[in-house]
Order: sequence, then C-alpha cells, then structure tokens
Amino acid sequence: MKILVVEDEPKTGDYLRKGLTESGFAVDLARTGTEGEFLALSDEYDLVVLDVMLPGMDGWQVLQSIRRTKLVPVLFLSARDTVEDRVRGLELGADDYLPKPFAFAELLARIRSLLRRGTRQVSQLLQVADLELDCIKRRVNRGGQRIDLTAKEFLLLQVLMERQGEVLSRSLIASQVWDMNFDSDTNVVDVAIRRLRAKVDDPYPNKLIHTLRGMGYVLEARL
Amino acid sequence: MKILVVEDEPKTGDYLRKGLTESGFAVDLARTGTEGEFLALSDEYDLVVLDVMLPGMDGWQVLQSIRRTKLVPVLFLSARDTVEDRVRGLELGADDYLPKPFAFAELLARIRSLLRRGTRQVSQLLQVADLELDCIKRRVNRGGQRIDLTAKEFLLLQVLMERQGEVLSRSLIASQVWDMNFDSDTNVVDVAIRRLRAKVDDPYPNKLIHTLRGMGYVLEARL
DNA sequence: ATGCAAGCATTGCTATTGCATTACGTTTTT
DNA sequence: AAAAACGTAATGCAATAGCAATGCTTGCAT
Repeated sequence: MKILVVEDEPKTGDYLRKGLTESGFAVDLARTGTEGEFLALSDEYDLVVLDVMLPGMDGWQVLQSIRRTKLVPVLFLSARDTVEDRVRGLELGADDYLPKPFAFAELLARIRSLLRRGTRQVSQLLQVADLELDCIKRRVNRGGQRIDLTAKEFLLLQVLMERQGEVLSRSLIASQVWDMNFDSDTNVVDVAIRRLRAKVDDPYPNKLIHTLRGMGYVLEARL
Repeated sequence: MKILVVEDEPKTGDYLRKGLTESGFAVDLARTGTEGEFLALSDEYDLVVLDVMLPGMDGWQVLQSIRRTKLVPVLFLSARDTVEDRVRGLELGADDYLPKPFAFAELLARIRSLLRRGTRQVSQLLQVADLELDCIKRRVNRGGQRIDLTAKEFLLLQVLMERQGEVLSRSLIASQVWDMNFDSDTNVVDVAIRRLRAKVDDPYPNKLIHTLRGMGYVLEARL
C-alpha cells in the first residue's frame, strides 16, 4: 500500500512518514503543494494525505488538480475545523477530513477505513421517495430531473436526508449546518428551509419537507 | 424528561433552553449558582447541565452540594478546557464534560447518552398496549395508525408513558410539562389531557388514559 | 334514596407564539 | 463588474395553548 503525504511542516511530515512506515505503508512525502501535485499525478498511490494549509499551492488546489484525473482517496488535514472548510473539502472531492491536532491512532483508523472501502466510495446515495442525493458527486435530482443546490442548501438537505423521518430541531440543524453555537435569535434556518423548499418541493405535488410546529422539520414521504 | 440548566450568560442560557425545549425536554433555567443549587435540591430532574464559571457560587460548589444528596447525572460546561478542570469536574462527580464552544448536536448526543445509561431507562421507543411513541422521531401511532400531536401534547403523553401505570398528580405533570412550579388555580392540565384524549383515546374502544379522582391521571392498559 | 358539593370534563374564545414569506443589504464568486 | 449566495429584518397569517364559563360525575352526608 502506497501513500502520499503532502505536508509542509517538517515536524508533522516526518512524524507522519515515520508512523505510517512503521504501520507498514510505503510513504512518499511531498513538502510543497506543487511537489504533491506532481507526485500524485505521476505515480499511482492508494491514498493521499493532504494538508490544507500549504505555502504556494494550497491543499484545495492540489485536490482539484488530482480530481481531474484520479480517483485515489484523499484524506484532508486541517488546522481549522469549521463547517465551511469541511464542506468545501468534501465538495471538491475529499473522502475524509481530520482536524488538527489529531491522534495518530485516529489517522490510522481513518486511513484503514478509506482503504477498506475500496478505491473511492462509488456513490453514497441517499434516497427518499423520488428524491435522490449523491453525496460524492454532490448532485441532487428529483423524479429524474436535476436540481442545482448551493453549498448550504446541499448540506441542509443532506442532514435532513441522513436522518429522514426524524424531526430535527432548529438548534440541531443550526449546529450541523452552520457553526452557530451560541446564537438563538436568528431565522437563518427558516430562510434556508424556504430556499430549499423552493427548489426541492415547490415544483412537485408531493411535499417532502414538513414543518412540525414547536419541534422542527422532518424530511419524509407522506401519502 | 426534565432538565435543569444552570448558566449565567443570558444568550447561552436562552439558546440552551430553546434548543432543549425543541428537542422535547422540559427545561428549567437557573441564572446563578445559588438558584441552581436551590432548584436542583428542591425538584426532581433527570439531568443537570452546569456551567462551571458562575458568579458567586461556582459550578464546582453547586455540584458538590448536589452530590451530597442527589444522584442525578450532571453534565459540565466549561469555557476553559484544561486537563485539570476536567479531572476536577469528574472527581467531584460530574458525569460528562463538554468544553465550550460546543455544537448543539454534540450536547444533545451526550445528554441522550447520559440519560440512556441512567437509572430510569430512556428507551426511545415507548409502548403501552397498541400505543407507540418514538421519542427521537417524535411520532406516535396507535394500532398502526399515525397520530399527529402538537409539541405540548407530545410531551404530556411522553411523561405519561414514561411512567405508565403510575398515578401522576396534576402538580407533578404541571412541573414536568410546563415551567410552572407551583401555580395552582389553573386547569391547563385538565384541558391538555382532554385534547390528548381526543386524539389518543376517543377514536378507540379501549381507553388508556384514566382519571383517578382526587389523585391524578394514569396511563395504562386495562382489560 | 336523595341532595349537595367537590372534582372533573368539555367547550368556545382570544392572546400568544411560531412560522412563512418577502425584501433588502452584504459578502462571495465568477 | 455582474451575479449569485447568504444572512438579517419586517410583515402577516395561522395553529395553539391557556383561560374561563358551563355542564357533568362521583362520592358522601343526610
């Protein structure tokens, strides 16, 4: 198993190389984004561990470049752990996301899990009635018709679909989709639901997003 | 399920109350340590969420005081996340420790986990005869037929089902479902029971909600 | 047995609450 | 520079929860 590590911090890079080598992987270490891109494209790796913050070409650019031609699983490392970063990483085609600082054991577990599920997860497909959401391709369609969603809309729909049939409170939704952990008097969730409904429910006769007064929202098929 | 939140920051307090209420808990909010201690000792809660940093009597003191007589699970919230703090909290008898800022989703998950391992078991599926209540999906059905309840109705039914077979006094019900701790001359409970019966019992031959004159109400199957 | 009072059921009314919706200003993307 | 995305705020509407008035039961005393 061959792994490419792209990491500029010397200490972290050495640490990763040592640890992974000891764990039985063949490790190549790139110290810059450009070098990482070059290696990733020129060689066949089973997995890429990619730091987001790189001087010059950053992790996202490297990922984009890799994704144009390769399906290799990519695990993102990031010092900042915000929902936005995570979303952006996953949108661009990262397979997993690990905030720094992390325990090596956890990194290893995630790497193994990524390798276990094959090259790349083909399609994590969520489905409710005639509504389909492809988490990997980041694509949604209903009744065979494609629906374009923004990042926020997509994330919101994903949360709703992952827990279809469950009533999700605004606070829970807010904490999953936004990083708002201490704001109560805002109606972002309501507005976001409105916008999502406009695209997902309004054009169709059978509504899937339902409001439960005083409780929250559910996504489910109702007869 | 009744939760006491002890939190001095007004915003955080309101946020917690709102979120937990939406999630189906009866919430009391104390704004100071002293008030928190008083409420914790005078009422029966299923869980206490306790901020460490409080003006006057701090979280640790409150916890110690509670622990002298009560076994209720306590979840600590702390702005500082040091190993010392954590150890100290757990030593004094806290059951869990969540550093701020936290995502509401995580708080909720931990609360549910604490309640689950508690004395009174919190199954997410309550059942009495042909009446079923799903606490997570917030859904009720009887004889396979779905019943739509409002937030209050749901909470009331949940309290009744969690203690099926027990006679619950009006004041007990009032304190579990409403914030009223000692209001007497109101018939809210009666009216709420009426409305609940209309949906849960009226359409069915076998009644489950029974009145015990001078005592209160029970929910149980009777032949 | 019969009447009486206390406790409970039932109902309509209304203030309140919670949500939908729209418009607008700011930020981000292209 | 233009367009899209996003959050905030204001408005209006509708479900709902509490209140109070009325009618019905039940148990107890006569």
